[in-house]
Amino acid sequence: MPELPEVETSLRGIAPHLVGRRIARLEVRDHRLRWPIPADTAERLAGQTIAALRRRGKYLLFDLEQGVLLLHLGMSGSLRVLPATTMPGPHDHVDLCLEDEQCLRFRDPRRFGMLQWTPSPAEAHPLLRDLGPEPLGPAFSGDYLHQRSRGRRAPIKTFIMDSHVVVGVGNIYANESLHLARIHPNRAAGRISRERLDRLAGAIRSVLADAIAQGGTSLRDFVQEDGKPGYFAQSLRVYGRTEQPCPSCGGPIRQCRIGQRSSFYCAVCQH
DNA sequence: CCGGACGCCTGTCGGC
DNA sequence: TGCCGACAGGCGTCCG
Repeated sequence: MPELPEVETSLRGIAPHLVGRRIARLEVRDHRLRWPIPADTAERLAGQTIAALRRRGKYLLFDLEQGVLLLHLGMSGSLRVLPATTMPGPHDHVDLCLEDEQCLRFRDPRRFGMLQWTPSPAEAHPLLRDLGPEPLGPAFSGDYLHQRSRGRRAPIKTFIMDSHVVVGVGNIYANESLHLARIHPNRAAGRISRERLDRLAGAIRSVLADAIAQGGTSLRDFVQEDGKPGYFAQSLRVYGRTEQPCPSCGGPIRQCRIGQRSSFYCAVCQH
């Protein structure tokens, strides 16, 4: 579910409640996530002060006095800040309880998420080590995409959704960015000109920045830390809009499958 | 190395 | 109304 804008929205929402606070305890009601929560995680965290919160791709990083807590929301994860006494729901698997009796509650119905302590620097963790650049950072550009994509026959949509190429671009924002850049999602990545990849890099940055500004996209279960939805859904140009008119030309939005993921595009605008 | 398929889970929705 | 398959915002792994 959550792509970069939703993770960034979660980060901004929870940070004011967490940074500078001390962790009282970690309550794990279900450890069976994508990677099981290691048994010693709670004792690693207890008593530590949260120095800072960061994001790397779709991972949230909690900088502690000793080491870093990594959190990934998977497909269906969301975070809330609540009084620790609030009754947990069926999929509220973990509470990070603070000394002020507020807690960060992690809900994840599909259990594709991840929660793990790792020694510093977190960037050396196997799951973070080989990640591509941040799309909103200085290393990401049309030039970079051009250099990485030469000789690649995979569809451009699959290519930009590969976190080893660039982080944070999931199925919604890949579709949206390609429409904005007027590039067909099925075009071979290695056969797109430098000029058009400049346009794509700009489109990715612009779509992600807009989505962050609107608090992300809520399709079903994503909520911000205060329980409110994100409002980018009303800005979607193609995602989930099969047979509806293209916002640029009025032609029908087409749907197909690329790499086992639903893909949406305008056959008139995108080539 | 690359590209495509699969599996991990639960919930929801549409069709019959 | 009920059941059943398809599908859902991610991503590591495996295989050819």
